[in-house]
This record gives sequence, structure tokens and C-alpha cells, in this order.
Amino acid sequence: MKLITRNTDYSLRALIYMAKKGGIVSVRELERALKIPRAFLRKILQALNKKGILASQKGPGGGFRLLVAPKDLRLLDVASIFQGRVRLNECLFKRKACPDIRKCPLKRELDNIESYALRRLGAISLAALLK
Amino acid sequence: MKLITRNTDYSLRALIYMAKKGGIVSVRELERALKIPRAFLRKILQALNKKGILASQKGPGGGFRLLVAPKDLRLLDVASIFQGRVRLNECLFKRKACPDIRKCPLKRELDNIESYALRRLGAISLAALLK
DNA sequence: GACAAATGATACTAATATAGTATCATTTAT
DNA sequence: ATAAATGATACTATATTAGTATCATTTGTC
Repeated sequence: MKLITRNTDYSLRALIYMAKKGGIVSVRELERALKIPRAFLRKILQALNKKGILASQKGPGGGFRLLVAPKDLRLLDVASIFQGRVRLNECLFKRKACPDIRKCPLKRELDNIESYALRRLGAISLAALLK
Repeated sequence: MKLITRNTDYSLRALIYMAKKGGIVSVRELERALKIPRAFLRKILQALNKKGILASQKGPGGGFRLLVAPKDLRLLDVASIFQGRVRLNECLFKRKACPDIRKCPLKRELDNIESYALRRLGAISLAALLK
């Protein structure tokens, strides 16, 4: 069970690299620097591009470029792209085994954990990861 | 992404049922009461049995019986059986993309979330779920 | 304009984890 | 003896995650 999938992980590595270097960076360069499979990285960066986090430039000398300020990009923003809503519970209640959802202490507790996790993920920025 | 898998979910339902009813309960009865596939439930209860949470009784009239006091059984105990260690991170560091693990703010943050979740899961008992 | 280097789009495969089924062996109450 | 239960375990199915492949398009350079 993971809070962060490889998509998110790779994204962060690439974003950190790009933030540190600045300017346009090609997938080929990222592959070399980060040892991440190129085709997979491309797919990931294309997704970040679609979300407006990166801009892309075709042709020779092209690549991707960070479009947002590191302090404005949250870990949660990235995770959400690949993992949808970060759901921590998915429990008893679907099949109505529980008489009253609103009162169930389990659901309340799991919701609590979830919202804590979301809050923390929403609080950490790319800038913080650059250190 | 789930904090709790179906194994754990079903376990809790069965444990709640058994705690409320008391005495020996057969899988057949649980299947009817909880609408959980019998073969799957059997496998789950056998696991709980091996862990000493349930005792089993073979033969006609047999079944499973709760062996621990509800207040002494933690949600974390159950989740751990099926989900191993509840890991929330599994990130950048395996492949040494990160220069110094101990300093990385991402790892620190993910560890923080993880330990929060573990603490909460370890704090809720079966007794609390009985309400 | 030709060409090569890049991304865009997208379909496909592989690996892993989760969920669930099936079956035969063993125990035990009647 | 029989049937009702669990013990053990191998197998299948489904979903999610990870990764590959390919063709199309754009664009800088000669």
C-alpha cells in the first residue's frame, strides 16, 4: 500500500531536476540524469503538460519547461493527476453492513486519517522539496 | 488507493458480528448474515485463527469463536495480517535519486503521515467499533 | 525542401496486488 | 456411518500500476 505511486514519484524527480536547472529540458536528458525509462517519462511529462504544469516545445532543442513557480506547486497537485482522489477508505459502507454511516466510528476515523494526509500533502510544495 | 483492503473490511464485519453474538459462529451463518462469499470468508477466518484472534471448532455445530477481548483488538492488528506493514511511502529513495535520505523533506513528510495513520489505526479497538 | 530531433496521441503489453473459487483432507457430533 | 464443520492449499479472475511501441506532427538546421 502506497501513498505515492511511481508516476508521482517520477514526476517529482523530473520537476525537481527541471526546477534546479531551469529552461527547457528534453526527455532524453532527463532519462540520462534520472535513470527513468524514456517512454514512461514521456507519458508522464505529457500529462503534466496537459495539466498546465509544464510547457512543451517540439523540434530539435525542444523539450519541457516548468511553467509554475515551485512554491505554487503542491505535492497533492501532482499526486492527484495520477492517483485521482487520494482515497484512504473504501470500507464497510458500500454494502450497507453499517446501520448508520454518519455515526460509524470506523468511517469517522478513516476519514480523519484521510483528511490529515490530504492536508499534509497539500501543504508541501515543490519549493520545499528543492531545499 | 485504499487504507483498508477487503480482507480487513470483511474481517471487521465478521468480528463485530461475532463479538455481538458471542459463542461459536459458523462460516455459513456469517455468510448469510453478512453477504460475504463463503469460500473467501473461510480463508479470512482461518487467517485470523492462525493469528490467535479466533479459535476454531470442527465438526457439526462447529465454527469460530472470538478469542480476544474486543477492547484488546486493534484495527491495526487486523489490517497488519492482510496488508503487512501499512506502508504509505515507497518513494524516491530506493534508487538513490536523493542525495541524503535523512534530510529529504519529502521522506520526512511521508513518514509523518504514515506514523499518524498507524497511530490512529492502533488506537481504535474492536470494542470501539461495536459502539 | 530534406532531415532529424523533439513532442502528441494513443494503443498495447507486462507485472503486481487484490479478490475470489475450488478441492481434498481432517475432525467431530449425532 | 454420515454429514457438518474447519485446515490447507492451489488455482483463477479482476483491477491497478508500470512500462512499451508506434505513428503522427512540429520545428530547427543545413
